[in-house]
Amino acid sequence: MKSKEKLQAAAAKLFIDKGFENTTVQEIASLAGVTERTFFRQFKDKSDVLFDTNNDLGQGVAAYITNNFDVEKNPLKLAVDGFVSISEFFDSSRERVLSRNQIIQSNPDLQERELLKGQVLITSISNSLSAQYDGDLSELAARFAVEIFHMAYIKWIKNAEKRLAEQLLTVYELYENSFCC
Amino acid sequence: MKSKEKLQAAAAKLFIDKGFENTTVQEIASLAGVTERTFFRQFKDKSDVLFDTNNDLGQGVAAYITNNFDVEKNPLKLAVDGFVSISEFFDSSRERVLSRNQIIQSNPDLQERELLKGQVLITSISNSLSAQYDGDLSELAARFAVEIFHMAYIKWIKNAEKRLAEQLLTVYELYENSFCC
DNA sequence: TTTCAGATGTCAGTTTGTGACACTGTTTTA
DNA sequence: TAAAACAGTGTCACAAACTGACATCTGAAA
Repeated sequence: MKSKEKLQAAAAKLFIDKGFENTTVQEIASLAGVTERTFFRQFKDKSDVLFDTNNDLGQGVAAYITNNFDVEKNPLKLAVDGFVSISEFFDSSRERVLSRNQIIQSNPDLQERELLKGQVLITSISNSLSAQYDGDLSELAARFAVEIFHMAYIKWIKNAEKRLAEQLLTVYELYENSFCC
Repeated sequence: MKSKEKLQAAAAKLFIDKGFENTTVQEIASLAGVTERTFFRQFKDKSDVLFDTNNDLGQGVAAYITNNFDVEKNPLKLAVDGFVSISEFFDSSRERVLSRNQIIQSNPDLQERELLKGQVLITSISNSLSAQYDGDLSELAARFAVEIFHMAYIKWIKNAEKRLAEQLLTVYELYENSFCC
């Protein structure tokens, strides 16, 4: 086990046990059996340990978009379907997602960082759409799609009964039926 | 001049002169003629000095929404018009907005914080809409409106020729003509 | 085995941010 | 008016987050 993974595991445990703000980098490092200094070599700062994932979401959605392009579909629907295509991941690791979410919601700094991921998401999706559509249109569709995902994600967090894909479609239909002309 | 204002002025000057990361709270405080400790009593952290505004935007847009409710209009259009109603402020202080924007773009932490303001905006707008519309619909409209504003804002930053109101309507029309059904 | 690159430790230092308490001036109230 | 409450600030001591420089280790290639 590499020290990076050990640090992530240690951080996850401590953050859940005592909260993000109440655990020091010192503690994380020593639980992982390394030095504080090596923590900061692996992660750019304390919160970074929670945000390591290299935009898997964005790549997944982007891949779906480039593989399933369909002139008939509007770009927003295409992007939302992209989210649906990766939604199974969330359902299959609900526990982990929930506890991570709980940590993030407990701290404003972490919420900010989480939002930054939204921006990265927008960029990935916008780029993949712009292979087929106008640039501005792609960006707008990407932004709206991410917002639909956000809303669906929040609903999914709060309601254990429905799958994320269902929530995504529910929100999309709300859009279609309401102010879509 | 209260110490809070002195600190803000000092910070603005130093951030522009030497960049955000290269200026210490120490420097800001002594330029303002107060102690570091006083700085932290006025602002919760170093970046807070840039984000003092108490959600004026949100209140402005919300006010427009509650005063101009119109059953005929869809909530998204209403919210976008709300942004149009306060857009003159941006045009009239373009210089200040631009230099502030430059500081923020130079530092990832500040960008994150800026995004958090977007969330606050969503909440204000969503709340004011939900006096007339369904809750989920209001939230979705608020989210989309803020994204339209973001896009228009970026265009406005890049292009000195057009007013913000024009950019807002351009983006809204892009939406209407493209994937609005 | 030797060598060499990459990961880690060590240490000293800067910066951010906080708690506790004392001091000053202003406003309220007895 | 005198006393008491209060708000803003300074001072000091300190924890915690981060960084740079350099030493040391370790594992794999030559």
